[in-house]
Amino acid sequence: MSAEQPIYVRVFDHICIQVMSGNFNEGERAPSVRELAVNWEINPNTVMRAYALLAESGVIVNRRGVGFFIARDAAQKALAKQRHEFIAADLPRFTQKMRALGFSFADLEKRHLAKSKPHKTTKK
Amino acid sequence: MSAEQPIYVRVFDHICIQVMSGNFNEGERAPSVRELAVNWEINPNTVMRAYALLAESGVIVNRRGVGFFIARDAAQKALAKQRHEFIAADLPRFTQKMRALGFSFADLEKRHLAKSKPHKTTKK
DNA sequence: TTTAGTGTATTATACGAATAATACACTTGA
DNA sequence: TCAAGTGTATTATTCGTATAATACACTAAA
Repeated sequence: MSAEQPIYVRVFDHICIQVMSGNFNEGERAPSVRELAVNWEINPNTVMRAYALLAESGVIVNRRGVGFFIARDAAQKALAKQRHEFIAADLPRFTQKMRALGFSFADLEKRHLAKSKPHKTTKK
Repeated sequence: MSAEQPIYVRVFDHICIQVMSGNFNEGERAPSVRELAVNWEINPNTVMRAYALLAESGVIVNRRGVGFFIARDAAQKALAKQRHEFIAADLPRFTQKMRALGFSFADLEKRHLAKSKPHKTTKK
């Protein structure tokens, strides 16, 4: 029952997916913190950690004492936030290392294509 | 006196740089574990951790009870190992996330260029 | 064969991240 | 106004990683 990613990240992703695939729509309530905690057999605080991220991303909105609700344009917001963070955080780190090792984006793309499309010389 | 990276990684990088810049040459002794530990004011085990990585990468070679020595083609090996790991580990993770967020390598390159070469519209 | 150098194994400590236990506080409707 | 729902704050536990303390073991040369 262990996992690659922390539980709160999985909860975050789970909700994002629900929103992006249209299972949860603008204005609807999100599952309550406690409900989700019971279903996933985890602590409410762990759910809260995910919900805090989701709220920060503008995907859900809180109404004190009532619950969380799916925000306006939640899907776009979720995507926009994640894209922004990717560009601001992941990309520079990756690029720096890439250059230090003498690769270019073009090199990497070639390698990537080569892997996904093995050609004739790859025989057993 | 804190730092971004763990000490053992910094030691690893330090030695790699020495080797790649030709300050340490094939067959020469590497600084002894204890000597380095004293100079850096750290524990011998922390140096060992770096040296274990270096040995695994084929940059240095151990002679029991005697010390570590710069390996044959150490510079190339160091680079080759790091490039290989980058391709095998960093690249797939990065690529997967990139695609999930709807970016291509070409997109990223554009963004990167845009950042490093700001044009006229960027005024104060 | 002893000594001074070397690396190495074992065990302990420090610290941060993830998660949980538990108690608290807000909102709404009967 | 109180009960049953909601989120939230505080504190504790667990666990892995980095690092250190310390004792052990190999090698070479005097």
